Amino acid sequence: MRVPRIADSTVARLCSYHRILEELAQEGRRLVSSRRLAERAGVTSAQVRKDLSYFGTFGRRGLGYHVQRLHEELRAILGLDRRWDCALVGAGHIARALYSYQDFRRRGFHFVAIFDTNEELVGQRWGEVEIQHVRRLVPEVRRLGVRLGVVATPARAAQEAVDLLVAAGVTGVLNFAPRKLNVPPEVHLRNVNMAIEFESLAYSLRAAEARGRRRRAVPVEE
Amino acid sequence: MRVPRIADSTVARLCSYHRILEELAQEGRRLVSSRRLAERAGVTSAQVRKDLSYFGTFGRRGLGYHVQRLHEELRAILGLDRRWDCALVGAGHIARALYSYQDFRRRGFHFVAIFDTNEELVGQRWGEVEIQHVRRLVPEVRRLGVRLGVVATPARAAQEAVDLLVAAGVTGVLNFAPRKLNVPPEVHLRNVNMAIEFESLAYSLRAAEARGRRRRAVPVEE
DNA sequence: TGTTGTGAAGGCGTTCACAGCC
DNA sequence: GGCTGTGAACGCCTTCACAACA
Repeated sequence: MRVPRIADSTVARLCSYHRILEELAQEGRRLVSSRRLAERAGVTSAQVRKDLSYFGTFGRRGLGYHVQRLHEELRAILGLDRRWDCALVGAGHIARALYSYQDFRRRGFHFVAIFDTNEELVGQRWGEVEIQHVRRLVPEVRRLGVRLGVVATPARAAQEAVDLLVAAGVTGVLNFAPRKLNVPPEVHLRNVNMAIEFESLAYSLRAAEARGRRRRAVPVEE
Repeated sequence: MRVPRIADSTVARLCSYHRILEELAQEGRRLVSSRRLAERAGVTSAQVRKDLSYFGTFGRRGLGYHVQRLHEELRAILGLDRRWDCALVGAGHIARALYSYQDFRRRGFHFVAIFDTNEELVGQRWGEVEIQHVRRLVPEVRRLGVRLGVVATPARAAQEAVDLLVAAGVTGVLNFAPRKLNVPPEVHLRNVNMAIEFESLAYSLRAAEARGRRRRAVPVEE
């Protein structure tokens, strides 16, 4: 399979195509055009075709794409045709939300270990998983062969958490703490910062207001 | 104040500069160069200067930026110099995580109303806020003058939730449900999809593995 | 006629590099 | 010497537009 280096934005769109194809299959559709797919994803049809073309040719001219086949192709391209075991560090509200999010499990992401430093949480069970003390992280993550770690600790504990994960051999880390983390270059790090989402929206709203005021104050002719 | 149309990525960086300046102020620093700021943010110094230049000239050649002053400038630019009341639709785990995230409150985001359709949740209190039935959404959001809505419902309920928020007069919506939402053009919509973060990371890990295998199979000379 | 696949063109964000100022 | 502010160059992602095919 082709494994090109592609933009983050492209991967994000592929994920949404993958989800839409799942829905289309449930609706009983056999074929879909790039135009239809684009409409549901909120992008242009040329964008859909270009995105797919990085990985091969999946459509048939004049007809479109076979829903089931394209769904499976994308599943394999995105690496969702297998199980991804994850270790969760921090057992607070964000961790709980991630753990409970059914969508993940359906796509192959399983939280198989949870760690915290709070002695009151250690020993509690979330479903089949018992929360363990962070002391146990390295041996447990090694034993389970987990390669994907999720940091959901307070900011001050995040660097230590990721250091332990790396020491235990994970190769990918998703960071939900609002702090820049240092990892060796071979480890893939992705940051998710929900505060930035709120702040970006605040900027847009404030900017729109300011522009509105300005337009009213100095009306444009025409 | 200048209110240019800038890229999303620029706003995200401004948010991180803002946070870093807060830390620098706490550390007691008076001045900071674009190079230092850039290092802590994980970008280039030219990027920092360019980002700031969209809004004015804040530095002094040969010296750098005044930490406290730049912090306040960014605070105003990002619209964080005031209170943002938010309405939360859906009172599940994601909502609970957002509600509990202290960082938001410190930056002026307050959840002043929470809605759900689950009768068992209605009437419960989170801090000072009582969960109300979604039936009460429009009058309550109107009464409180809330302009920022957060959709944290299951996917199937998300469009209805956002329709109610829009009917009640919100001008900005943050959507945590994995579903494309339709809103009128004057309403600002931002989507946050945590599944995409996991899937993007899975792509990177799988791609790195595939490239690794390939490199070992066909070793490069040198 | 309808639709894909893809080089070429376009647009936009980032980086460069240096004049200008401390 | 140190550092900012910024036009110009660069590179990358998106859009265009059309040949190829059903």
